[in-house]
Amino acid sequence: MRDFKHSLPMELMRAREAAMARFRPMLRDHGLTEQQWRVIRALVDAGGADVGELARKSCLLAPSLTRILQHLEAKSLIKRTQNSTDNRRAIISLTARGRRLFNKIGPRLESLYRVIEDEFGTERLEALYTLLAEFYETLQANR
Amino acid sequence: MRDFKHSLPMELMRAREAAMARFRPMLRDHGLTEQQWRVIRALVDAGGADVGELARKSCLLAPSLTRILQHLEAKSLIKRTQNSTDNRRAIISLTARGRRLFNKIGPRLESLYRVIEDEFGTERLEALYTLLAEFYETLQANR
DNA sequence: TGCATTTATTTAACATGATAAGTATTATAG
DNA sequence: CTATAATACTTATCATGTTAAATAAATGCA
Repeated sequence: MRDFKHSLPMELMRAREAAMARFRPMLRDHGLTEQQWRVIRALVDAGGADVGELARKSCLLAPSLTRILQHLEAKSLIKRTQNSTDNRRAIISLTARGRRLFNKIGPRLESLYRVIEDEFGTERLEALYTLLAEFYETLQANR
Repeated sequence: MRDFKHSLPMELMRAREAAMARFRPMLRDHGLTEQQWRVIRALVDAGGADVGELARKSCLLAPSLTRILQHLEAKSLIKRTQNSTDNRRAIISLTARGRRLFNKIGPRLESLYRVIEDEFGTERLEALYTLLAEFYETLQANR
């Protein structure tokens, strides 16, 4: 068996955790989890979406997203609109308060990201993005 | 702000999840979670280790590992030995049953891994490993 | 139209992730 | 030696991950 250290899922996880360790404290200071932030960011990107679309965009499983939306709603960061022709899907969107929070945190996370980019190098970072995307596509294609 | 899709932690997560989706069903068929398997594998690699060493090797936080060890002990897959000069650290090791389970599952996961290797290509996979390791080291160094 | 099927989301149950606090043991300064 | 600090784990708490089952609304077809 190949060396234990040579485990792809573990390496991906370690790299991810090393990056998140830079971001998580700031999110926490603003009372957000990493996943809650992903949802907020997806909502800014989409400007309103049903739960399924949001799950895909934020890479969250539906049951997790259900709970997260309950938390975000309790904090008045999102709202639900029952406006569609399909009564199963409510449209989720940010409240004004949600947008303000995004505008406050977003730039700070961006600058943390740029620090990483400086440390690791833009080219290598791009190479990593490319490999990751190709890896994902390969595994999805043969699913 | 850069495109939402261009989020490194998300890309790392998606790649990891695509890989894990290949492995998880088999682990589940044998009643193991992904994390429990990581602990078993780390124990085979180390042949006995205290909780701290195990946490590092399996990339698990101490509180998670505590619970996982309770589960594995309940399934009689691991045992604790209170043999050290330091009574705070018990030495964890696999039981005969734990080793048998590893010998049964290990090869099957290996072949699933080789499928991925064939699909994505050995060279690209190596390139990915290298970038991930370098990324991790860079972020740790400037921590 | 009426009903079985599919689709979208939520609930439930158990396991882990993340942080803080607690406990027991060892190391250490004075 | 002894009080204190540091170390190694464990507990506690809340949030999310994972799977299966439940619920409800929309679709497809006889």
